[in-house]
Amino acid sequence: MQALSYTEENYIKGLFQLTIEAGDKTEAGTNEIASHLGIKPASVNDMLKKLKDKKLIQYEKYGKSSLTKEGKKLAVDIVRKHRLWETFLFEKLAFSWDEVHEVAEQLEHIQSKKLIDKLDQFLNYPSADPHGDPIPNAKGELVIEARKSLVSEEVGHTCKMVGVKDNSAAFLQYADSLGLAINQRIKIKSRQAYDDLMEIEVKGVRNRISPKFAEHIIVVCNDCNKQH
Amino acid sequence: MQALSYTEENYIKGLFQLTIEAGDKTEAGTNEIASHLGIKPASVNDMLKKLKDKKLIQYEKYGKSSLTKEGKKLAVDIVRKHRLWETFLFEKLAFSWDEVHEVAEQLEHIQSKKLIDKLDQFLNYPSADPHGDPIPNAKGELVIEARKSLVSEEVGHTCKMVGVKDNSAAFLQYADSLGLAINQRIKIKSRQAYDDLMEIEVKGVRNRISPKFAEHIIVVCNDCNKQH
DNA sequence: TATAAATGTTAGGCTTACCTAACAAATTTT
DNA sequence: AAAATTTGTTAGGTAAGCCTAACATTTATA
Repeated sequence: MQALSYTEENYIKGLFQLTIEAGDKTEAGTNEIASHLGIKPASVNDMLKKLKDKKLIQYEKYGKSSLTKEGKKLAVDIVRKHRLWETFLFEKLAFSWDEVHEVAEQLEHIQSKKLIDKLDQFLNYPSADPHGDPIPNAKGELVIEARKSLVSEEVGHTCKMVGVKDNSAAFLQYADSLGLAINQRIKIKSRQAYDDLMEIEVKGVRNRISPKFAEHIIVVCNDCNKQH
Repeated sequence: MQALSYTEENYIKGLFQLTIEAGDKTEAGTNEIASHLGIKPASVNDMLKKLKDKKLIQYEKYGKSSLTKEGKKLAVDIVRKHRLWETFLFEKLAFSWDEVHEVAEQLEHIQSKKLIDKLDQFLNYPSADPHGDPIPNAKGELVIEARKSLVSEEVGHTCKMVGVKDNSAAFLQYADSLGLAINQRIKIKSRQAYDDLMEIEVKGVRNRISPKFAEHIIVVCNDCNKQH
């Protein structure tokens, strides 16, 4: 299996994002892919045929497209590279949370298995990138994100908010004032044994929250599934 | 000044290597550039016209080519990136001396000033890459390499061998047995105050040498000119 | 179900960066 | 200085990836 071009990699990654990663569907239309990548549908059409010939996607004329097993493997590998680089930029080079993506878009295309494996080791096999998105391991496995309440999260772990259990305005406004939102990354800094207050860090800002409040925040945590 | 394409960068870098860096001439011919880059002369010709239009090189029909001030600036910047990445791979990711080049060839094209400046900082502003070649600073200045005898080198510094003062077979065989050769990188590990014996590291192997021997090894040292 | 709207495809063009083959100029060699 | 060799250029072609404009198909709506 010969290496993909920079462009082919972007198509494969885009299709992955629109299907498997979005979670809600398994295939994507030509126009949808086009607008996702910022390319005209006619150009996408050409590429879909090419990727079909390479057996990386399933595609029939006037139909929707989905990744084959092979295509998915390649896509996961690109996502792995992207997220490892984001983690490197954030943790080692002190890039801010919102600056990492753009540079990682370029770095994800560097071809060197050894580089990525060494980088993974250097970063101590991280389970999530700075946005809280999970990093596939070297075998291409994406650890399943188990939902749990923030209140049961361990000190030191970083989790990602995926929902709430309380929809009252009071609760939501409180959450908002702490910087909490869907997909927001939360780091548990400490837990006071006396009254169970948790100290959390959100976008670099620390706050202490009650177990009653934490109980109603639903999170997923990759640190909990860490392999290393 | 808009960014160059991956290919344009390689031409500019190649011309830099053939002229300024080789040191012995200021311009290069079309065929010479072609064989250096592994591209046919006809293709090189096309690109030379293009780079001339962009005012990055000086070129006249049937003449030789050289970098303009602008072109040189860009070339130095690419060399800087290449060598910083090599240093990163070698020092942080434990790549071996001979593996770094290939990967750095890809990494040198990543476009992000911030990335390079942060990387430079992360590596503590190194003055030379793992091959002992000097790394231009953020201003694009290449520190001049002053020749001196190995015996006068400071502990902790890394220098590069550029010549000898003794051409006897006995001396040369001794040098060879220590792994010393032209362009070989030498790190000074310690100096014994009692008898002035120096401990040096060459290709990971340590040896102690006499001042009499060290006196006859000529080196250049970038650490001696370090700005930071 | 007929029509309108949305979606997808084809044909033909463009640019970049490469190629080969033929030709032109400059440099060496005799 | 003429011939041979090396070096450099031009013309025309190819592949990847993009585009627009026109056309075909599918889906939604009246």
